[in-house]
Amino acid sequence: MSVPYNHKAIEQKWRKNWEANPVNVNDGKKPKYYCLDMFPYPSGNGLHVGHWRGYVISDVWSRYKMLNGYYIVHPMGWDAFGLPAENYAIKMGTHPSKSTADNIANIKRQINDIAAVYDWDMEVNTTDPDFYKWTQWIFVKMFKEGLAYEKEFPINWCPSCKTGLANEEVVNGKCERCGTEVTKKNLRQWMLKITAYADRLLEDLDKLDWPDKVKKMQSDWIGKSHGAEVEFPVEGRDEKITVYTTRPDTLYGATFMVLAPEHAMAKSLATDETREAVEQYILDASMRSNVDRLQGKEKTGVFTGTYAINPLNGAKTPIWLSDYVLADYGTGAIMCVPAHDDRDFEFATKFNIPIIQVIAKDGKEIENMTEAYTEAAGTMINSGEWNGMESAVLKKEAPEMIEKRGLGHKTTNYKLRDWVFSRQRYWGEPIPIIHCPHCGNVPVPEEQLPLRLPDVESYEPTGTGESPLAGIDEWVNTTCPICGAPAKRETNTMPQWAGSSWYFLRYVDNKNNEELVSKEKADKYLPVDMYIGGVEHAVLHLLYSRFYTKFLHDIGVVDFDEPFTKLFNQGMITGKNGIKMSKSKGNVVSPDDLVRDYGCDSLRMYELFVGPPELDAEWDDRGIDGVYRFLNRFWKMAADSCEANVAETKDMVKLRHKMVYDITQRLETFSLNTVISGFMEYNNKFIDMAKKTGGMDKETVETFIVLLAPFAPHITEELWAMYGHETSVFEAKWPEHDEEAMKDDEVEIAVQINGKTRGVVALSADISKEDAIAKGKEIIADKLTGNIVKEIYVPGRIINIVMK
RNA sequence: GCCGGCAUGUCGGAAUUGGCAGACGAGACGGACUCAAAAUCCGUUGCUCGCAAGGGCGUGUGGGUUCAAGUCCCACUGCCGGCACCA
Repeated sequence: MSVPYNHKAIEQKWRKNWEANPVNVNDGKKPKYYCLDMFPYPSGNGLHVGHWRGYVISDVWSRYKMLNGYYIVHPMGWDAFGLPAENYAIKMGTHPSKSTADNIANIKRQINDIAAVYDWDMEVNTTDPDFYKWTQWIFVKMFKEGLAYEKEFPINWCPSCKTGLANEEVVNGKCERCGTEVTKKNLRQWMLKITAYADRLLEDLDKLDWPDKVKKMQSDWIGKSHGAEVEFPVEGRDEKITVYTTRPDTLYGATFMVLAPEHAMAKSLATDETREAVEQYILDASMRSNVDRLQGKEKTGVFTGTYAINPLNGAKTPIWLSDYVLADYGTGAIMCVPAHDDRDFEFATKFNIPIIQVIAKDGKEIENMTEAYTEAAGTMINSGEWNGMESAVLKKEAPEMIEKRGLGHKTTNYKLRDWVFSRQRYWGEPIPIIHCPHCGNVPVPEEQLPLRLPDVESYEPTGTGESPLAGIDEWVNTTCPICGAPAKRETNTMPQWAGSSWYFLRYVDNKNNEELVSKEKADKYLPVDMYIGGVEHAVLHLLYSRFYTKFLHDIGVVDFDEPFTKLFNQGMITGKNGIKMSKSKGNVVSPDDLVRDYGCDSLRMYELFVGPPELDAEWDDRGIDGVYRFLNRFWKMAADSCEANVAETKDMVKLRHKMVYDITQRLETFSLNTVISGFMEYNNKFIDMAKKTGGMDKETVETFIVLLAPFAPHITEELWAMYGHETSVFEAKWPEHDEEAMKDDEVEIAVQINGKTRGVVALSADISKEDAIAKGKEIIADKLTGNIVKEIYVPGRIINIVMK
């Protein structure tokens, strides 16, 4: 009788063993495979079973690649700057550097419970001066290339976090971090010109093996549109207003024009009669928050008293101001075609502006229009020389026609805005810029980096729009690196995304003091082959990282221009009823107790068994018993078979090859939950077979052990040793299947009448159609009572007799 | 409002991409072992009619294509996610 499975003893033993003899060895000959996790920020709450899932997925994948002969680059680090870490420190009344270090220690202990093959020699921490030296270096390079610039304008401001935010950090008008309603605040900001990369960020999506969903979110976020800028002369003045439109085909239907209240000409368009109302409207608009401004409220507006001339037909179109037009998109001014745009229709109806239909719907003009006809499908009407054309064709051709006539030009626009890059907070990388009264903005010389974050007592946000750093005179006051005159340091810090935009490059050369990453190591180990993490960063971290990588490519730091070749988004683990795990909800499941009671191997497998890895899953503790029972049964089967030492039979060999084929295929398609159910199913078959034979043969059990190793590394190492191996199971090779060996002599085939199964017949694989049908009919002879119309035989699949 | 995704037993989910729906697991029920319980092992478990043999129904709803539909097409309903006055 074999010894029962003792997870505690086995896991302790192998943990020690691996520490002494690492299994992932870089011998310089093996090809590399870079499998990366999105690094965590060291939260005070530690890890819950949801975090585990992502790390288990990446570790299983890494170990699978290892067994396929790769050296795995599989690092881990800490995204420790930024709001979450700082807010936690404020709450706990500690200094962020202290609480961050404590949290890292705790999470590192928890991560080690996963028994992943992380290479801790590669560890990075974004708050380490040796790391953020390079975060600052990248900023200086961007500044020198004209991609980092200063600008004062009304930015998104979170009153609770007391800092400015990037567009990407505003979700439904609320702060991505704390959910507070975002307001506008006029602030001097550092900006990164991500828009300069808009086209490449859009086009290169094609190169990526990423989930379609994420690619689509990025392409929607970049929001490229094609259209034309058209110039409308202002009546009675020597001025023109340029509008942007994607529907130049509807130009004859433009019955009014609207400018954003922030438009440069807004005030000057007012006449003596309208001046008061116009100025009041502009003032009111500046006071309204984002949320107010969009939340589906009724449109407001004011007539300036001035008219523009439609350049095509000379029609007088009244110029209005309204806050439904955005100042920072296109030209901040639009031509309005109420017949063919919902918003313009609503506005025109409210203010009694004429509506002219220029595209026929179903071949005719609509009587009593109640809503806009927004399709670009139909024949042009009321459109002068364009009458009779198809609107879909005209839509494409109009920009060039307008350009030829000198009325404007063809152009494209993007929804993507430049990245608001400064934060009025303490816990971030200081922006390495010195403001000199004579030389302007001067970057800190590269050899003086890192510019260290000063250690201070009081680091709480001021809320005034000034960073807490501004209060430290001895830090702020410095001299200009160029002219030596007294100068002041920039006091804003970088956003939390700064370090995470490039950290994956640093792991492979984390101790290099001379370069961000050496050319040699970058060529050898980068880019990332597989990136695993949640979908919540689709337009944040993942877009920023692509931008950074393209920039670093352009200045010659790396040769590739996309950081992550393949991306996998794991689903979230939630509590009961799909409620997100959180301390306040009290539904957080900690992995610590489960590891103690069931072992690491069981929890690893259960994390995958809960459901398809890409979907969210509700956690249910009870289910872990299932995988625990499986491991016990597997242990017993393997240990008993080891003792029994029986010779292989044809059935065993067949089962072995089928198993290799099945498991490998499911792994390759990332169907990790069905890999686990496959293990269970094959284990049941092994146990049934062993009942008759006294055990399974050595090679077949060993094959099972290797297949299971990436999932349950401890138990498989122990059994591998039990089977007499002196080296790690991870030095084994991933088994291959033999097509011939797994073929069945006979296949069970369903016999149907009119698509309904009436019997099952065992047929040899190479039987002829006639014989197959004849045999099938024998089985169901008593039911063949009508006229046979058709007989269908799909080899290996089905026999269907069609009867009348 | 627009754009995606999903819908299968009591529950989590599977289905070789058009070929025996419900694998695997959880739960439940019955049995063996035990003084007893736990653990373990064996069995049953979509609904329904039937004593049984056997039959009917069944993948959100309604229609269609096909010898054959969870899978493809059309319409609809519900849930989830993204974007949200981007002209």
